[in-house]
Amino acid sequence: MTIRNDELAARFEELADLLAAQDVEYKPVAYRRAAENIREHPENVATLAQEEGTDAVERIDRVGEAIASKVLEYVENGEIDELQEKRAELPVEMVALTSVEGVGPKTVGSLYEALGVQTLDELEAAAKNEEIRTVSGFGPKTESNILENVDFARQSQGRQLLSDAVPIGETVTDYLTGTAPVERCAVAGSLRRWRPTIGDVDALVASTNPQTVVDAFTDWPDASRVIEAGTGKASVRANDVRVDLRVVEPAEFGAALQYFTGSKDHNVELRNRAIARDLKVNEYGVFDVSGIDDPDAGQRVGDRVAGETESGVYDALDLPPIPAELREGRGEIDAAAAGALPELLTLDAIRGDLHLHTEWSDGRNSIEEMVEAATERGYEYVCVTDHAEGPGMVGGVGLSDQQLESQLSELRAVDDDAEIDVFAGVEANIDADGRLSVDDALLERLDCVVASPHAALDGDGTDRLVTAAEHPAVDVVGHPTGRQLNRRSGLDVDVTALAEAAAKAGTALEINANPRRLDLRGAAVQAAIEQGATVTIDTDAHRPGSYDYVRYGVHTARRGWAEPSDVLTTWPTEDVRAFLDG
DNA sequence: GCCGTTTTCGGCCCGACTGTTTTCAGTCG
Repeated sequence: MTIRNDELAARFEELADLLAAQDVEYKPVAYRRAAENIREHPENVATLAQEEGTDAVERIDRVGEAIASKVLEYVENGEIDELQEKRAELPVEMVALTSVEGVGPKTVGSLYEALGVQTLDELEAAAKNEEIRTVSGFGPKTESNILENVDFARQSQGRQLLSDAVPIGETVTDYLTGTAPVERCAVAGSLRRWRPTIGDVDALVASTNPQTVVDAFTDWPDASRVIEAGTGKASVRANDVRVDLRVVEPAEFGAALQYFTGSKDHNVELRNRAIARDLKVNEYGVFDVSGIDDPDAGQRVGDRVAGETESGVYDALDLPPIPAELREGRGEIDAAAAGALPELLTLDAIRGDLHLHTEWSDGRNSIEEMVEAATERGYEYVCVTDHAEGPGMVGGVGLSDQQLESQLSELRAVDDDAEIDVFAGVEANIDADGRLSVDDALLERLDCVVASPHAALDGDGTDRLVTAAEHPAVDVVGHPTGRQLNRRSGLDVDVTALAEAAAKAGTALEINANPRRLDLRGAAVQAAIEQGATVTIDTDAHRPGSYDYVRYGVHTARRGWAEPSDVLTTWPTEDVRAFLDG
């Protein structure tokens, strides 16, 4: 059983919090940064440690000797000594407690010292019994806030899906634009970067009358509770999502948009680049601080050289504008400086869809209806890929070889009448050993075979996916990890190895655009493209409306630095046909 | 604990809001 990167990252984050609770300086942030990079690393870090040793682990940014050896320790012993010691010193449910709004590691430390609070239930009880207010540094207000937020922490497990947050972002920006004195309004944060899951929605407004905007925001009918409200900043809860508003001067909008879009790693790198140039970047602008004795004396020290537009901020640092999806601290600033940013694909480049379902399996509509809807969207082709029977299919879903034969005949007939090209395909199931449950001779007669894992979705899946990718009849590996966001983490996959095999075999790796999946994710797409693999953006639509998911796939591809030529579904139909035949 | 446009030691991004401790710490982004 492989140890997932998530799991390793969680251990180091816990250690970071335990150290922070004990007032240790700098180490907590070092552990958190390392944890973040371990989580995002495209290969399995535990396997890396086991097979190539700590040197290989140290090549991960922000991971040094000490953390690399702790990785190995965890892989070998299942525990980290230092973490065990810290847990013994501060035996609390750190993750659960710090998930309460307003409660951080220091608060956890103080409440444990004073009241012995270890769990969420004990925290709630201490608040109810008015014990928290007796602790130095805490008062009745803090106590009632904790009480109010404990419930929310229990309910809101994890983050919101991108597709849930996008409409909230659109609604709040429309509302503010329509009701308040707003000059410019945009969403920022992870939503603007199109991360698969969203912690909160960030709205940014340019206005000369911030108080009115804040008032309008706290009066927003969708807001169920006001978390905080100041003169230029406020937070509310809407549809169980935290929505943050920031109001800035119009002249500072670009700097603020850059700043609040993040990511944190990207911004830290950008600021360091600024310091090297005697500049200072903050949410108010870019300032020339050469010859200034104390650049930290205030927010707007020095001569402002940029701030009204976001591109101006980058320009002041000798950089071209960097698309928001790339701002994850994965080398985009170096690439920008070298003039080597990718020419990212856009939604209008998509010409078709190679993965969709009809009522033949678990879709809602007929073949004709799905083809008609694709035609209306302006697609040049679609490929119908209903489920084959096999491992992972339940409740009678999935076609036998005989049924696939019948569907093939019908698909040929529909193709003859349709305005667009209709490819005949199947979504076959990859079993635990990498085999498919459909007859090889039948697979060869289909235009496109999508092979996807639907069962045994834990542990390392690299070998079985490589086997499937190398199958001569397979054209696409569908939703390779099988993850479902906020539900299951799916297979552990060495994407580099899979992509290498896929590139050699002429098999495409799917970006499944269903917002519950977004599989492959951006970092994996980037790794796949580096190996020369072709990716394909498919919606896995089960009804016509789901074709709209394609935009989530496009933004995921952009997060993976994909150019149009990397993405099969942007190619002309003849080239797609040649790829599928090859 | 990590790292290098201050380069193997001495620093580590920056600011708003809240509550409480009357000058600031903690949290969050």
